Amino acid sequence: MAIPRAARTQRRTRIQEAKEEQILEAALDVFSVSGFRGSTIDQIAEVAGMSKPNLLYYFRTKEAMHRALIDRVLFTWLEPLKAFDAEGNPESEIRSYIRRKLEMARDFPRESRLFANEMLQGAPHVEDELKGPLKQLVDEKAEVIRTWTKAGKIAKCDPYHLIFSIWSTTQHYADFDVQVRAVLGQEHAGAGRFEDAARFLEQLFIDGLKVKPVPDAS
Amino acid sequence: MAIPRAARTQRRTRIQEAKEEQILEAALDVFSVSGFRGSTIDQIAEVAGMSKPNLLYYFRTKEAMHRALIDRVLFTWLEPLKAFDAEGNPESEIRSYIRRKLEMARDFPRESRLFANEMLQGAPHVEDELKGPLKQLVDEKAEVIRTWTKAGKIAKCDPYHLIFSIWSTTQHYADFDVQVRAVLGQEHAGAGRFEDAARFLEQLFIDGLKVKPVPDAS
DNA sequence: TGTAATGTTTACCAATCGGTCAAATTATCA
DNA sequence: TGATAATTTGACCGATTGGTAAACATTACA
Repeated sequence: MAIPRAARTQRRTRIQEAKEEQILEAALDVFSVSGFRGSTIDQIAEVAGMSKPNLLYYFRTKEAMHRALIDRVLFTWLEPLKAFDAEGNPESEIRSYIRRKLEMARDFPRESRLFANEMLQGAPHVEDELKGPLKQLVDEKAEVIRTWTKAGKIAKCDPYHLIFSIWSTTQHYADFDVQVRAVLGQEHAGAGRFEDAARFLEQLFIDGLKVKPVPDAS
Repeated sequence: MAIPRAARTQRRTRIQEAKEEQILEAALDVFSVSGFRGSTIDQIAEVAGMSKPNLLYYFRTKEAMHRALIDRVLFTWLEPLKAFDAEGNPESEIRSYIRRKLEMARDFPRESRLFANEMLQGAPHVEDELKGPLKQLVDEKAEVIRTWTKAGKIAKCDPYHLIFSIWSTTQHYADFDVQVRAVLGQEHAGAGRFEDAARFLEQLFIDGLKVKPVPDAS
């Protein structure tokens, strides 16, 4: 008799790992486009090339699939921000953060859309992670930025809104990809649009955060 | 006998107008959170306080509701960009554009989310509008910005990505509201967050677009 | 007032939804 | 090999989906 997945022993066989991978890959395809409510197990099953009951053998509910997917993606998604180094040069730190986030928007657009969908729906499945680990990480990095401003290395600014603006501008190229392509038109919507975006955003954030000459310095 | 809505004469009674308004208001509530696929007519009917067949008397299908909603919202949504004036002062034009977009994110977050949902799903219902009227409007305003850069009024930059970045940063406060609130925490997530955002974004874009001193001017 | 058009609702439909079950198939290994 | 456990599937369930039909209620107006 088949053992329900949740009660299984901790050790997972290769085939289990492969199948779960296969399912989550398909689930990412579907959830990232239609959101949780708009996605169906049948859709995921078809993309995964498996029967619906077979999916439900590995993940007992649709929510379990979504949850597993979010958990896995959340970790890697926050990696770039963790790399933010207090000891580094602010300018190059910000520059490389923008670069990395843009690369992720280019290489992992589905992951970006998965989160965007979740946020739009009010984050019913990840609100705890937002208020917990995410807030903690951002608080920490905001403090780093604040030391930079206090040391006069970058212009005085709200560190939280700085982070928000980097998030939004970079993820925009994943989440609003259709719009970006449509507006740029066929001639400029090629692969080069990420390079163009990188150039613009680096200029914007680097120059926008340069310390301004004080009217009266003495 | 009831006449199907599509075949009705052009003149709409007050009650028709009121009911359609009431339905679209409810539809905005639902579609903006769950997207097209994730929303149900029953949900909209409940929010609107009407029976499902009654909704379908005014809009024959779920798609008709969505389409009517998009059409109505799209117009007002693009208003701020239209106000972009070539004759005006670039700095104040950009500043007030950011202000207006932020006000819209604050006052009409559902409209913002409705579009965001549509974009995430690949804009299956509005792709024509994107490639047509939207692209045309952005092209026009990009040309305005280009004249500013050529006149040396603002730093040289890609006008399209400038517009994208203003869109993304401002709409972020509507679309990712949950995340913003969670990260800011209870103490800073009050109504003041829009003022903080405005201050930061104005600084970022104004300073980031200031003409830089050329190393060798002569 | 009467009557025809407009508006609303109850009951219902076929299709699809998330999920279960038991039988069938395949892998594991003594 | 055989037997046991793991995996896969077709058939199916009740609930929900988008949408319809027709009876009923209300309004507009001559």
